[in-house]
Amino acid sequence: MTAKENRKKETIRRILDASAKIFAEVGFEGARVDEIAKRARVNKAMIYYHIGDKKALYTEVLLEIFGDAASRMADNIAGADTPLEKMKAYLRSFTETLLKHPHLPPIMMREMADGGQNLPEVVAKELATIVGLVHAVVTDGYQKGIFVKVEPLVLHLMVVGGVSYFKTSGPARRKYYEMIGETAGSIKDPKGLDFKSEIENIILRAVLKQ
Amino acid sequence: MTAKENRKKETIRRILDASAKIFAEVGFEGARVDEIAKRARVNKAMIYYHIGDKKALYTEVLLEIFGDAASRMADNIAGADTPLEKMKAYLRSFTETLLKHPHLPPIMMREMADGGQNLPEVVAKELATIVGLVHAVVTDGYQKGIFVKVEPLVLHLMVVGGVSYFKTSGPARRKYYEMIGETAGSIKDPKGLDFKSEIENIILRAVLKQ
Amino acid sequence: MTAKENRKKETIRRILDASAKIFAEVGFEGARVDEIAKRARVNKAMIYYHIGDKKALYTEVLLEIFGDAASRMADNIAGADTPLEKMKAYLRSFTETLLKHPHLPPIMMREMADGGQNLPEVVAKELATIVGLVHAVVTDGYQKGIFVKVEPLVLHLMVVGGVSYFKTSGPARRKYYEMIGETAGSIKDPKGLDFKSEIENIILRAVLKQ
Amino acid sequence: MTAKENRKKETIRRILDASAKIFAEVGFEGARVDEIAKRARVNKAMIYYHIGDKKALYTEVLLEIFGDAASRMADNIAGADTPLEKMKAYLRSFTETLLKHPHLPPIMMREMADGGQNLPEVVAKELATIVGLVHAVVTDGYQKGIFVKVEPLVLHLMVVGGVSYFKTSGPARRKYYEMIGETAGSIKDPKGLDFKSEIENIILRAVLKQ
DNA sequence: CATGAATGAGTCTTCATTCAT
DNA sequence: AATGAATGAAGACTCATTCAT
Repeated sequence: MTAKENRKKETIRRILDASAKIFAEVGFEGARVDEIAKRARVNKAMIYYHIGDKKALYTEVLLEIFGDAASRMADNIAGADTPLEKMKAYLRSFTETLLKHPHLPPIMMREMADGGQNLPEVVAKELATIVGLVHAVVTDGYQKGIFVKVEPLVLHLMVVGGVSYFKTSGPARRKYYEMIGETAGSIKDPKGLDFKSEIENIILRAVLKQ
Repeated sequence: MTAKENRKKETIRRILDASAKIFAEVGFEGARVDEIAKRARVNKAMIYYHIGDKKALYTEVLLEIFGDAASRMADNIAGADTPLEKMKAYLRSFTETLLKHPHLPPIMMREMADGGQNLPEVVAKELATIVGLVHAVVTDGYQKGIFVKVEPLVLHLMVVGGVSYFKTSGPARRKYYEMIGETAGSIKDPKGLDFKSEIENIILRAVLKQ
Repeated sequence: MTAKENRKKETIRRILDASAKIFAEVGFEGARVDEIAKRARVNKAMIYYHIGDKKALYTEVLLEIFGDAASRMADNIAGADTPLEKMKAYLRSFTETLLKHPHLPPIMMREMADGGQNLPEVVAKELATIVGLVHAVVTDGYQKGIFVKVEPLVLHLMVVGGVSYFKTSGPARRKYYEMIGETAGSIKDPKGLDFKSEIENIILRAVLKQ
Repeated sequence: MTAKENRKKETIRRILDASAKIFAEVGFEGARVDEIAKRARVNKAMIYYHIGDKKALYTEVLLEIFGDAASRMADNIAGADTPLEKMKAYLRSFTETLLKHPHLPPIMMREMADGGQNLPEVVAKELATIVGLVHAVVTDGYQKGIFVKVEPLVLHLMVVGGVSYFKTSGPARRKYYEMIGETAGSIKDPKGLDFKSEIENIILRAVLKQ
């Protein structure tokens, strides 16, 4: 029995992993159910049996990926004392999530580009909650006289946007220097670039009073 | 003759406009040639006659949209005297372009999500040139002792990302409060939010020394 | 399992049969995949699933039809003792093949008319082998002082050509007398015409010494 | 006026020449009206204006090509005295026609393969007349005790077929030795092969008594 | 649960033909 | 006569989804 259940879980795992990857690579419209089945080493009909149609599959992937992002972030923020630490916690927590789910940026970008039509409610709430968290951090810091007044939504979108573009623009940038030759300079990933701390520095400088 | 040429130009215009809109809405894979023809009020075969296949059409749209973005931006920056003014010129020029081409953000987001496979070389160069411009502005300001040291690529990606997400997240945000009710608060477009100056403030604060 | 396999085989069989017929009737360009599917009483997508695109289908048909023509002919010739018998064996074997595959003549004619662009290598070899066989038979007979010197390629092409035109010209000839009335005489298939022995007589008379 | 008429004639000439070539190369179904117009350096609509639709164009080409083949052949045969000379006249006249119209063999082959559906009546008559001529020659020779009894239709089809295959099989044969290497031997056009006299020899040997 | 075959509704693309000028 | 744009009806090929075993 347990063996059977394991097998089932394993099948579903493989399906979801393959789907996430493919949806990240080519988007919902570009994804082919056949290809997903093939990469998951699973019979195509099994996808329908275990999960449902292509859209259900996509939803499942979104749920998995976004999952409890907000609550983890909330925990991290709650664990910090000062506004500065809270802001850092937010930034790191966010980046961690993206590191753990490399498929997240392209999927979210396409989701936004689509107008979020396919965002399951749960995920939408998750995203909204995150903005709420940022809002709380920013407001707290402002009231304590540590932060300047900043629109949290804008700040957050710059962070999400910056990370998303950074994570996804790699191929395009690489393609560019292949096109152009080595001296491409500024566009190339600057050596040893620590994106995480760069973004942290920028945001903190923008937010901290004085 | 001129009548004929006019008709031709108009046909092509209608095709490109409809295409840009649809590609922006649903992406390359999601776009239907039939739908493009329909919305352009043009016989489908005319698309192939005047422009070529779907991919050629997409390329044409990209070229039109990205067109001379970099050179316009370069002009604007060159017209400014101080590093501060140059930075402002960059930020404004960029935002203007996006205002003029509302289709640009979703298209670029999807293009990045795709790994830039379909970016025509010209467009890739355009994008790279823009990063180069930012690099020049940042370096200049730093050498003149006005800016702190900032990685230009990161700064630019935060700007692009911020604008992109802001421009595209509208529906998702709206969907969210419909879901949740009016009190959604922070996620809602804060009243009278002037995104342009918000982002400018954040970037300038992050970049200016002291 | 076997039931499934049977069903599969039968589907493929129906596809190939219908294809051969249609390709013979209207040629590759004239053939419609829809029509093939319809006549094969098979869902169109099954053609792509089991065999591939139209060209692959065509190749498959050629392979089936030409198959092992040469080796069968070689066997028949090898089984004969004298040059005369060998020549007869060639002629009969050839005609048999055409009788078994009524689709062969039109397909080969069109293939030649096309410059053999689509001849799969295997088939080209098959055809060449046959010419080789004729060459051997003719040379053998000549060296044994039984045949006159004859160019084997020409002889073979007259046989192939004669049979091809005979097999395919039926409708045109019939059409002609319908047009003209019964007294058409010579063009009509002369009553009781035994084409096989007619051609054999002509060739043997042309080849045998004295 | 005459200048205008010349221009018209020239246009029609170019159309028909291009058509003949293309129909010969790729057949009726494979031919593209655009391509014909392009090769004829003529506006596509002019084809419809001067000649008519694709089928009319094809018919026109057939008429031109087959034209008065029979009557020329009849003249040539009438000019010969003995049955032997008449037979030679037939064979030569036939080959001449094919030399003059290199497009004839592939077109006729495809026409036969199609079941002669598109043969205009005039052309059908022309072809029938030719068989009639052969019939007359053979019968005459037989009655004069010079020829053996031979079925004229078969004889003719072997001639037509031999010439057709010889004329069209060039590419396929060449393709074959490229595939196989130089030693291809018998399939290769035997050096200095004089196809015309080879075929003449074969037929005469087959037909002449003793 | 698992498999491979089957289905039907698209989706892109081509092409003969016609129209307006 | 001549031109280039326009049209509509196919035609090849794909793909999400379902079925039978």
